[in-house]
Amino acid sequence: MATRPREAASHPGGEPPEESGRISDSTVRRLSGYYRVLEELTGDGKETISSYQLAGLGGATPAQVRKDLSCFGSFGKRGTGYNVRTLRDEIRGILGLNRRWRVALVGAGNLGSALSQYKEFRKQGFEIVAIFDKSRKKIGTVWGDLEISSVESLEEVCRKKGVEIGVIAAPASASQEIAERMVRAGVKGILNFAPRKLFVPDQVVLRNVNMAIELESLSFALK
Amino acid sequence: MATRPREAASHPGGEPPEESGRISDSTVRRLSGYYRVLEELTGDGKETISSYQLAGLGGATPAQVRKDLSCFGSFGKRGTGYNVRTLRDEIRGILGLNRRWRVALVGAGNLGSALSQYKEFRKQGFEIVAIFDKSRKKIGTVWGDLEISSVESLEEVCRKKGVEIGVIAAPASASQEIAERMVRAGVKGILNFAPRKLFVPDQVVLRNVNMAIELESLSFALK
DNA sequence: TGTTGTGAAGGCGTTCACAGCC
DNA sequence: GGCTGTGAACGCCTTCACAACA
Repeated sequence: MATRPREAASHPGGEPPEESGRISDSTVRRLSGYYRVLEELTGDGKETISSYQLAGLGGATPAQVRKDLSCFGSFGKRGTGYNVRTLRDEIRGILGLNRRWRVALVGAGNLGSALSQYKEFRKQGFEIVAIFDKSRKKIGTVWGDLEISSVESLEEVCRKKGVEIGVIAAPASASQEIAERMVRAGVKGILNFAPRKLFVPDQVVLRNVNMAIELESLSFALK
Repeated sequence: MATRPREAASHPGGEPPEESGRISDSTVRRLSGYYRVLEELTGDGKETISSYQLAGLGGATPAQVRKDLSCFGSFGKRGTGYNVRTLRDEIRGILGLNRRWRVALVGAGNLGSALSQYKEFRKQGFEIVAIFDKSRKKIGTVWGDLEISSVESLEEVCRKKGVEIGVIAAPASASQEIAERMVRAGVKGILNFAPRKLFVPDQVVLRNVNMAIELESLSFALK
């Protein structure tokens, strides 16, 4: 009963040809893949790309590429394809990557350490502005230019710093309580690395990165 | 330790009603979730559970729970529900978690370090038996009880140690080449943490853990 | 000619609803 | 009465196929 399908966020004055119907999760995830391909191609100086080429590089089909993009507008030229740089910028806008997101990281263990040093993170506009942990030994120590705070102060600090996204890199046993603290702190989205199903109010967006599931599905397929 | 070669555990008497049609990926992923819930409940000493309760804890619907399980047999008792311990063991078998998997980790950076220290990994039967890196500075150093090898020796070492699963925790730019080395080394499954689409032969199973996609889909939903 | 954008068809997974059993 | 197991209905996503257009 908890995490049921979400309400569509109605678009009042929205962008010109944007967001007609509801966008499927698969479409968004593929856009993310196209975006990465296009970023690389702009670096290589490529000018235009067809749906066939983009599909080949992104592991999709040409029809799917065109369908995905058509949800948001008409970015291509018939007979030619898409302009690499323009399309990249369009998708960046669609994904909401042309702005900064203030992120709080909870859990200063091995995974938290890896995340806090992950350069790509900040490059895409996700800026870690607070780190929390439960352990007395870690609270007060400095990672990069941030001092690790007590998880007890999560609500206060997140509100003060205007945190919008929370990342949970703590043990599963603590994850639900952390999520609830984040919700109370006004966080709008949560990225959960703990291998446990979390329950949050409908207006809070939740995404999971669950290595255990992937490993187990790998194991299943190999059996 | 079970140093059993790549012999498929042939089912002599075989389970009665197993694996009829093809199992969807979503089903396997949900099974993985049920499994984690059941593991915890056995710890709590719970005896039986209904599809309604399991659905509530696992973020699914009762009908889905029953459908998922029915792909593999009839594990419940009408009027009562499922025996927690029995169901857990059944799912463990289905997912292939009642055996050891020999794993090679490539990339001894922050993420690789976090993975190599992740206890849950080994607990589910995934044993890291080799670690590789490209950097001269890291090759030869010791992590836990494993010495980091040169990625140049990947094929040789993986074959010698009978590695079945490869984990890629290296930069995206190196990921495709590493995947190809793994394929040449006879690895049967690959878990890829690099944010790039990999291309491998059909007989090699590939799963991805892509934090970038999750973050970007989060960003999209919040926009 | 080459490629996009899109309605229509098809395939697949989820949900429903109820028969079958405890 | 309660709950499972499952065929059938439903709805969504993918694929097809072609008109529109540079």
